[in-house]
Amino acid sequence: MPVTLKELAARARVHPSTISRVANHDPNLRIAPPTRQRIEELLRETEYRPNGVARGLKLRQTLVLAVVIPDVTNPFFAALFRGVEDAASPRGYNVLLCNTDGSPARQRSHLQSLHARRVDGVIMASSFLKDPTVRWLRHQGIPYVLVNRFSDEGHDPFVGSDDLVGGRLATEHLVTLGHRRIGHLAGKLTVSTGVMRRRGYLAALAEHGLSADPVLVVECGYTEEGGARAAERMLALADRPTAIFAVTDMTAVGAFGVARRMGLQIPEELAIVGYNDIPLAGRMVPSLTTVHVPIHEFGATAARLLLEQIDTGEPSRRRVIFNPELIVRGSTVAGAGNPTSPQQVPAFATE
Amino acid sequence: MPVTLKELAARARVHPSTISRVANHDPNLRIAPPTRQRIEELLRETEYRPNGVARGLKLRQTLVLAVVIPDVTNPFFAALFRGVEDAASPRGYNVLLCNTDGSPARQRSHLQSLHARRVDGVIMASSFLKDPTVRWLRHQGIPYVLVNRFSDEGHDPFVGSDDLVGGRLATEHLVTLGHRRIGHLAGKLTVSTGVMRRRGYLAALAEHGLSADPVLVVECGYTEEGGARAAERMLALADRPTAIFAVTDMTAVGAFGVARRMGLQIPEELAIVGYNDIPLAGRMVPSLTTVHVPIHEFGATAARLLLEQIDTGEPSRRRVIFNPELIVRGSTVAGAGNPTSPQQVPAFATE
DNA sequence: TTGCGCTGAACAAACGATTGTCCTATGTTA
DNA sequence: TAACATAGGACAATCGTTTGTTCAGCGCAA
Repeated sequence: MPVTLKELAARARVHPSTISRVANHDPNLRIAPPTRQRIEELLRETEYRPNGVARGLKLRQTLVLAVVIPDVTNPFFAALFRGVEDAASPRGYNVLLCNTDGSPARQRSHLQSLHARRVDGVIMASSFLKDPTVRWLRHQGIPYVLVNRFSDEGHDPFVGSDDLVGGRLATEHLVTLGHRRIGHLAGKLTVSTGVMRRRGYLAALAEHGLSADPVLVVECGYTEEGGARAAERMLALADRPTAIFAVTDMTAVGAFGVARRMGLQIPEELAIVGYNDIPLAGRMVPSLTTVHVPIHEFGATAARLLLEQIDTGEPSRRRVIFNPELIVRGSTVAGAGNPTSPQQVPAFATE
Repeated sequence: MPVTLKELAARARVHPSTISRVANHDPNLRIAPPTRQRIEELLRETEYRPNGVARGLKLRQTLVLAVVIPDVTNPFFAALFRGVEDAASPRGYNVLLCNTDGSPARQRSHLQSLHARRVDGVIMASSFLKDPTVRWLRHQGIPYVLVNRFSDEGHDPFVGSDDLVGGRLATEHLVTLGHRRIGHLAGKLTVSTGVMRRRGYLAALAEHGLSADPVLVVECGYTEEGGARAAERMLALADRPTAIFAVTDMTAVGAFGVARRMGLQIPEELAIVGYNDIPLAGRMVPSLTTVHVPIHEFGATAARLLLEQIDTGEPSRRRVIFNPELIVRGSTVAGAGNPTSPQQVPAFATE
């Protein structure tokens, strides 16, 4: 339905190639001024836009990126996506969003589809350690960047935070507050964030001469419900912890709910620390102490790394690691960082 | 880099068209069994997948849809998107996500880009009343469905809730609780949800013989911050309202924050009702009374309507309107629907 | 022997754009 | 006046598929 080069060529009584060159502002095009005017007029009046599909076929670039994440209804990934789009959109790219729900099968099927579509690059925040789909991406020569979670031995282009430091930061904070029995709602050992944050937790305990009790580390996945279930088990212990470090804010939220149901006062009877600092963290009551990472920046940086690879045509191995930062709020220190204090509001409004 | 028909043809010593027909399981293809085997073997071993771009050019369909929304970090739109993807993905579609931040300019530029890419259809949850971009979509013959917000005189395919009923429901609830001064954090008059929910609010007041005080209707947009600012103004009134109906949950959250800062007890000194029932609503403390709408279903239904148009090749005028449902929680009735009560949890976990 | 009907493929024309090369009038120079 | 530039475009191949049409060979019947 939209106008094509051929039609315009017929109307302007020139060859399609001439129209194409005028439309693309070919710098070394020699053309008679009247002809150029005639064509430009035509282009304007018909609002000609080259067919992106045909263009993609010829030029071998689609101007489409894809973001592969577990679930966009998780605020962390929503913010991440915005970062990607905000960085890619000004460069003329559109962005596909693929939710995997953490299923390797869905992930693989999405990637196959993306490859068939010839997307120019993929940003993946859904990878496992030793992820075959990552290897596959590399093998297919598809430009990609991993975000938040890394894979393999760290040989992929990556954007994220130093999860070991972050885990240690969170745990040290609890130790400093005097807690001696500190539980960990842990991520999966198949995911880098799970491994590293757990390692940070263990390191902090060791450094402060605390022994790590295995029953205080419960794997919980990354959902609110998983966090709730794990917290239930942990808080049912006779010798239950006085503090919990949760691998993400969402799992911390799950623990919050359980503590509330059990009638435990936060932070007096149970202190909780999350990770990521999603907007919700600041709105909990009490507000959630957490490890802040620049989520939007993760996405934007990943997009830049990806575009850089696409521009140069060379795969990259650059890794951008942000320093995590502890944000102390009411879930560990009574009265701290309450949403009551106005100066805290902008911090979340900017997300 | 990936294998093409031509290459396969050379290897199998047949014409590319033959490979194509075998790969596509052409039902009325007559072929010698050994030849077929040879080709199928080759297809398998090379993992041949047709180039989607070339296919798109030839077949005039890209198997790509686009979702245009204000902002995916708003949980409402994130859930909406999941609905779309969950319905479209099994049919082989991938989905582009475009955030407009409510800017008509960004919206227009996104749609132009989508058109140039020849996406098969557009789902738009970002339209205004009398939206030129909607007219443009129609004029270009691009299949589209509006979600949540409608445009024009209701002649577009649309999925949403009955906002007038919803607005009335919310307001009547407050009236029934005995409130006489009820404020409204109102949506914009350029957006259908703003108009209709406001109209529902006014209707409910009128039906119960309450006069509508103009100072109690403050426009606030759809962000948390807008809600906060509007609530500040409204609660600063000498004769301030005892209850507020907010046009969306996010604006209600803004009002929550303000009330908390002013030291107002919810619901005793100020009752608040939101709209949409995003997961956050059930997690507030106290939990937020709101008007529930099936967000995920909005997206899934919109996708189905869109695919239907694409399949038949005919523009549709179908409108699917869901009945909104009042969910009474702690922000209007002390102790009601607290997250403390376990039975409420699944309602949000399913989002 | 001629002709007909099948089978099993090859041929070729699109889809719409991009881009290196070639062609034809002019006008210029020797 | 013949040779030669140069300007101004036309030509054509190509990207990878899809699909209507054609075609060669073979078996069989008249």
